[in-house]
Amino acid sequence: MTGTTPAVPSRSDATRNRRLLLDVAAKAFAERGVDVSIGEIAQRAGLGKGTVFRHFSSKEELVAAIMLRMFDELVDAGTALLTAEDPGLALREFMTAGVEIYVRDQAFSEVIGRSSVQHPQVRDAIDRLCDTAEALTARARQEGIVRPDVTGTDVVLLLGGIRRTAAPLLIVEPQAWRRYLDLTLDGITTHPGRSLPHPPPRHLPLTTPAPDHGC
Amino acid sequence: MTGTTPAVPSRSDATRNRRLLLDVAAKAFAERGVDVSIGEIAQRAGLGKGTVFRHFSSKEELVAAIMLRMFDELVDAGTALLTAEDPGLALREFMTAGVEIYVRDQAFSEVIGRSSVQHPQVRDAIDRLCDTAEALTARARQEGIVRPDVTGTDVVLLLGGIRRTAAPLLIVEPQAWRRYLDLTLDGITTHPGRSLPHPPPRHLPLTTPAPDHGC
DNA sequence: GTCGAACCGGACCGATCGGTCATATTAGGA
DNA sequence: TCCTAATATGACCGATCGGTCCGGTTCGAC
Repeated sequence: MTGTTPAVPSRSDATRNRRLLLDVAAKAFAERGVDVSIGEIAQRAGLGKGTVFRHFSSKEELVAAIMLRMFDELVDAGTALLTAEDPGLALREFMTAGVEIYVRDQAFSEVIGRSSVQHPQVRDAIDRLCDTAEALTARARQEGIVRPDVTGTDVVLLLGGIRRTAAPLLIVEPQAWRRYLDLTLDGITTHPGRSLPHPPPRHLPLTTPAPDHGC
Repeated sequence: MTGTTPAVPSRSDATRNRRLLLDVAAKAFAERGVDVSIGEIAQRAGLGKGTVFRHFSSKEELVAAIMLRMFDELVDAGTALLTAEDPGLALREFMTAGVEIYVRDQAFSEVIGRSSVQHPQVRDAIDRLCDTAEALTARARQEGIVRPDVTGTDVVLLLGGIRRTAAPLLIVEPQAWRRYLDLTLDGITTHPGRSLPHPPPRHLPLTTPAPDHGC
């Protein structure tokens, strides 16, 4: 299996350029999504296109490197919230942090919204994120705060849905997502006597190489 | 202002090919989204690429022609439901029909999810859809079934969110959207003493030619 | 200072896209 | 049947993309 990145560059200019590329690419992807071309990223970094492919064997590898940082950031935030006193508030803060990342970074939203994710490390990161969300949700479930049939995978999926719901408003109303986050939170809180029609998802099926239903 | 389509073709083969193109393109866009190339559509119709551009002055025009049919379909369904006895059930059926269209047709989901929509007729259709949704929502609001600060534009936006939430599951669980539709319906039902943080959207701001936050 | 390996840059490649145009074909009234 | 205007065609164009490659440059150990 090839496709790996030169682990750690040895020369000083190489390490400098690698960090520069990661920063510039992260900003570009956040602003305009994964469709930003490698050429533009190289240009914005003041480097040549070849240099980008020296540090990252493909565009997917560059995207993955950046996304992994953000996944870890969110997983860490969720893990920290596991020790909070109020499980309901902890879940709310986790979801707030999640939607904030989705709103801030368009590429992140696109990657996690894809029905098939090729890069194995990204798949693992998504699984870890679902596990963290499940741990937080389980606590809130035991307290009777959220419905008994809502899972952590539900929560992760809902983050993307909230972002998408607010998307057409974001240019004019950058905070509109808070409205739909609250609405969603009210939806997943306990509704006595009501159960959801479809069985809850356990894991995200990300291995399918089939046509992409994402958006 | 140019860009209009030859109103109605006069020759028999022209009208036949126009209908054929609309059918083939509708199917292709539904399956794989608006990124399907004109070349492939022409091929699947057994026609030349030039023929497509004879009937539709640009790809956007072809997409709009197909989307308008679907918008009207949904608006008609909503209008019919305005005379239903149970306003709550009517709203549920409207949203069910809406999400079903979003799930069935990937291109429809992409077009309405864009933050900026160029084609004026499509913009009008989206506005009409919001108006219909508002009429249905108003009835349910007056009955006290849905929260007082939920608007028709909210409802339209939520349709896209539900679809996006379920998107990664749809290949494996084609009916998973029903779960999140119910969850959303529970969210917009009356929650005594709770109000939403951000002011409700009145119209969809579709005129911004700025970068696209869609997805 | 010297030298080799690591690194950089940008011309270049093949594929794909939306869209155009000159030419060939055909429908259908006279 | 014939003639012409409407229609169909696909080679072609320019732009853009991810990715390659090789000649020139630079770092840094000695």
